[in-house]
Amino acid sequence: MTATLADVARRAGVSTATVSRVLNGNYPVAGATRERVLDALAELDYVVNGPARALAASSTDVIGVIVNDVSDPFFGIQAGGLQREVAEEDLLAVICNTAGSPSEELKYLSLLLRQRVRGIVLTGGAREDAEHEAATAKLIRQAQAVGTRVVLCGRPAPAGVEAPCVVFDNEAGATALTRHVVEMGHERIGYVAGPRGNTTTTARLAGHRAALREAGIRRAASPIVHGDFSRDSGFDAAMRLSRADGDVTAIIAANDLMALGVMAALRRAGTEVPRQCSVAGFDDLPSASDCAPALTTVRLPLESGARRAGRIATGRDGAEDGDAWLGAELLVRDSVVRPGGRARRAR
Amino acid sequence: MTATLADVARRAGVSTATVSRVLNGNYPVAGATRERVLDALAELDYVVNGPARALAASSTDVIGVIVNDVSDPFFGIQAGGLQREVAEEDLLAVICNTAGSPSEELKYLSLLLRQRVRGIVLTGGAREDAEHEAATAKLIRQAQAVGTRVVLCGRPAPAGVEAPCVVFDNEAGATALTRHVVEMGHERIGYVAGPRGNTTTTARLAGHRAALREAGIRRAASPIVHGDFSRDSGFDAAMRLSRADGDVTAIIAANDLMALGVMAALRRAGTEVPRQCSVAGFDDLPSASDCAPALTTVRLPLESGARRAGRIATGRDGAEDGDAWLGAELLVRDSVVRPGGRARRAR
DNA sequence: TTGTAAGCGTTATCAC
DNA sequence: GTGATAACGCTTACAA
Repeated sequence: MTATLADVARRAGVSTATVSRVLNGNYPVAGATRERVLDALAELDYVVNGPARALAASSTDVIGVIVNDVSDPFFGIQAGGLQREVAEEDLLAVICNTAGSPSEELKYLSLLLRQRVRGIVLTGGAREDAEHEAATAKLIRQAQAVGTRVVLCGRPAPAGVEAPCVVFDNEAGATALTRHVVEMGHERIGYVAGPRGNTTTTARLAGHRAALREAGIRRAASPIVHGDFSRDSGFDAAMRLSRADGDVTAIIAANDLMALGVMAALRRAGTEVPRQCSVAGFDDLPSASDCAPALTTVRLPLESGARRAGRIATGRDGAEDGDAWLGAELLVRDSVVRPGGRARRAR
Repeated sequence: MTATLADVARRAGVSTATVSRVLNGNYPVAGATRERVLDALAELDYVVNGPARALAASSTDVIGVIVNDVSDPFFGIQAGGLQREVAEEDLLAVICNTAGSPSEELKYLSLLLRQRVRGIVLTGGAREDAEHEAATAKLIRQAQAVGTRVVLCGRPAPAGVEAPCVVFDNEAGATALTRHVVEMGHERIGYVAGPRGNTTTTARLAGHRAALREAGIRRAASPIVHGDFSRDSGFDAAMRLSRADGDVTAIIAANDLMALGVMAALRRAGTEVPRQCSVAGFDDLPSASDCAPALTTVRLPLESGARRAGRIATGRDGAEDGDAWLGAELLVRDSVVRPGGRARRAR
């Protein structure tokens, strides 16, 4: 077994209180005793017992992060940024994959709650469902009651909870993107939306529709199909879209992963991108610049947003200033050109 | 504050021991009392105090995972698989990014050690440095001494440590890949290796060299430069390679990320891939199939390997059967063609 | 089947 | 400055 505080105290000829003091440096200790304790600590290879400390001090060194799936870069980037941020305070990050399942989300929320983590960051869009929202709200309030800081990153706070939010401007980003496609001269534009009943899906779709409306594009000329934000669902969606009435000259996907799937499907079908069909995405994941043609998309400050959320969760940043809005930036690359046109530039 | 076991016990008119029993279901409890306890539990919204339980039972519900960087898909995929695996036992996964820094690795090792996590999985190549190896070994042994299961995934165990390893056959994979490039007729082949002093770099490089040797290719015709496994370092490496003596007709990168960087650099330089220069990668990340031309690479079973490691770390799988070797599979796609040749097939 | 009580290894409040 | 010592909330012999 490992040495305990008592072992160290005995060896150094002091009380456990003193050892605790030199360990935490929160109370004055005489230089000489301090040295002796330090020596004993080293000789015994003492390692603090985290759970014991957590119990006594009623606070842990852990932050919980709830994501859909870390292996999806959209979440991986956020998880990475958050981990790096909290690491600066020597805190640990536990990452939970919900696979988008509301019940998993609740399960992890309570698992984190039981661990008495210092803070919890919920990322990604939330399920738009009153019952689930209420259940989430209850757990969040319970967490807050035991002193856990809860932060929402990329989703609104459920009704009835007061919690800081880091919000990405999905709607404005989507409007800017669709507006760009329209300005390039497209009038028949397919849209691959995210899964139904998801706040992110809703926001991006709303932005898209706003741009269509302002351009006076008829609904019939702008078919919408739903995917689930995965690459494969984008592939399938593109197939459905091309079977739909009236060929579109551009397809906008609600995220880059689906856009990649769309491009693969078009390629497979022998449709040349962007000459015969333009494609656009959303998020600006690293692969968006490595695919060919490079993807026109919308950049979201995922890493810095997550870091911000992390700082709030650790208490480093105050949450009093209300929600943090982070802008989205249109990134014009090579995958969107004028209908029947050529690539914007050679690469 | 939250309700404690004592609160529940009082409410149900039983002792804390009984409540603990129904909670853990490890001792018989009469149906009637059981019901009363369950009711009390629900009425008070009781939530177990993880740290207290961990202290008393001296075991936590957490598994630690050490990676270079979760936002790198190579690690993100492993982290995701591992998290999903341990979730099946209702365990939490704490993810630590070391950014490849040995000192961070040691720091996290002891942070996890202090948390008394159930298991620790170390992923990715290890630093080949005697001093660091010894320090790691010491911490691992210390962890094992407190009952923490340590598993290595994608790296050998440090000298003097007895620990289960999940190993990817990097060397054989690299040999197969270079052999393929050679068989396509290339004789001047550039290689972008990983960072020096890393076990993965060494293994892949060894495999590459073995294939060159068996083909009788001179060292002068096969320049080697080092990157750090990041996309940008691949970009830089390609620039250095093209400035090197004697133009190569193919560039093999030690991982897909660097291969993507190489392709971007070649594109930028106006070199057409694969017609003027073939490119190959390693890992088979999702983006390898979405870039154009699709990348010829080597597939590593990252997800299943990580799950396997997770199962060993949780004690679900025994570790007695020695190291688990996972094969690497050559994936021939479109980025490698005969020198001066055309794409293997249209996509 | 249930209760009592002794830990588990810290932290923190008092005294001294 | 330093030492006792009482929490912290749970598990688990040991009794009953």
